Amino acid sequence: MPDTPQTINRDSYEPAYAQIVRLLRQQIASGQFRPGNQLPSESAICSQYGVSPMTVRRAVNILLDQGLVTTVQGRGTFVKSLELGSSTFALDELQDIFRDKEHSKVQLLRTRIVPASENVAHALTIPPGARVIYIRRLLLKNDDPILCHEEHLIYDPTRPVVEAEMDVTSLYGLFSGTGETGIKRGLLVIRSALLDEENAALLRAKPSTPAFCLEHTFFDFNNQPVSYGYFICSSDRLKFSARVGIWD
Amino acid sequence: MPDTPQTINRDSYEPAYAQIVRLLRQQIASGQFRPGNQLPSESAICSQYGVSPMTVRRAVNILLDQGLVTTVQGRGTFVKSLELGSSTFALDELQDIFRDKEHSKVQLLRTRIVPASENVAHALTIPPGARVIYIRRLLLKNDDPILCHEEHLIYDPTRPVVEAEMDVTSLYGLFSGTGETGIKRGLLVIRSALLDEENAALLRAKPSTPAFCLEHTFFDFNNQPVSYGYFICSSDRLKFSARVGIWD
DNA sequence: AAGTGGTCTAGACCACTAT
DNA sequence: TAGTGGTCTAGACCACTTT
Repeated sequence: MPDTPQTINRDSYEPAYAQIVRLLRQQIASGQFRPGNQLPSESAICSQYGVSPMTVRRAVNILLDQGLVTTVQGRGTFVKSLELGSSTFALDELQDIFRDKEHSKVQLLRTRIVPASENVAHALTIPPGARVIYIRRLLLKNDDPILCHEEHLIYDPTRPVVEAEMDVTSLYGLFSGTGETGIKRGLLVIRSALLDEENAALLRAKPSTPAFCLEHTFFDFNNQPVSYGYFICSSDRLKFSARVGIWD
Repeated sequence: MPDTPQTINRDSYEPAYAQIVRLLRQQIASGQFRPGNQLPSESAICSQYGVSPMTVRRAVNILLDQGLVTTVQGRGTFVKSLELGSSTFALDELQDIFRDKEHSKVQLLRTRIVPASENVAHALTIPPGARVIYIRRLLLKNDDPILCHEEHLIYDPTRPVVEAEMDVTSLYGLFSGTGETGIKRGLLVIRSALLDEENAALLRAKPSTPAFCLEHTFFDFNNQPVSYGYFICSSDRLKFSARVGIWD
């Protein structure tokens, strides 16, 4: 097919820079610009579409962020080839569950004050045996158990985050970013594991089923760890996927 | 401590927009702006730092991309609270292994033409029993087996990608984005699994050890699947982690 | 009406690379 | 020297929200 010269629609709700991103993406996706190829220079794109340099710059910066191109000062902009190592996995599925409050439910199984185990104490940087709040939750979707959650919280009645965390709904807040959690940052680690007897029973699965263990540590604005725990779910209930390269 | 009024260093190698990003980040990280708080208006930031609107705009856009703030037209810019659901997991560890060519080695265990199984045929959208190229690799780090790889390639001698893929080194290219793979996009799925006898032996681990199975499908620029397979590694050899929120 | 974010211009100047 | 990307200006105009 011939090159259909494409232009910017100034009346569109889609801003000029976004239109340029889209057009360049399409040309890369279609193979018109192949990996390694040099894109037209920014000034060329300016005159081609009749926009100012800043607008083109912005578009190129977006392609750069998206990992589709690399830029070399003094040389030009080049199409990158697919890079497996830079792929990222999102918690889409988990997020969907938490977002869909209609069909999901958090069940509080247990909440107690307990002495911290070695592991927990280390994660929370407190002395072993110090008291922590232990919470056990079960997340259900359509009354079907999906996810176990086990959490250990710093025990400090003066800290408001504790009350907020105890609230069953705070889990939703953590996932959706709503709610005032007072948490500055978190570390998540995915491990592969086997369901133990207890979790298997809760999730109505066979023991020793392959499972994901999503360990988490959360820190407050004083950089103190305030929560350590893990989500556990059977492997066939959840998978992590990533798309890499150009998906139109 | 008192507010130390911070200014832009025009002589720095760090561009003005990046300095503004850094300064705003610091103020958010320190709790000076808390989640939910409104940031100073862009025009206020302009006059505070003595820069033009476009420069501030760019800085705010970066904070937006980083998920630290939200903007509402007509209202202002606000600090977001931590959102667990938007965390992404990177293959850093895997990438490190592939990047460090000095200490890592790809061993070709087997390469044959075989009829496609049901699964493979489905993934490659070819008829079951059609011939595919089957490749089995082992990735070693310091002569220590880390990763098994099993791959099925469309058998088409006219397609150059096949030759490239057969090359042992092409795996490095895929991860690092170097090399001309002719691949447009890929889909990756992480599953939790148990090591079977064969893989356990290769990885010198006990059978039924928890493991990650990283399934992949790659598509060429005609949107045809050309490769389907999986990486397998024992869980204690590799973990996926994500940082969410503000890590200084 | 006043204040906010969002887009865009038409240049300028700089740093770097190639020839 | 000519061409490339990278930063930045000093405004303009628009869309939106609040008062």
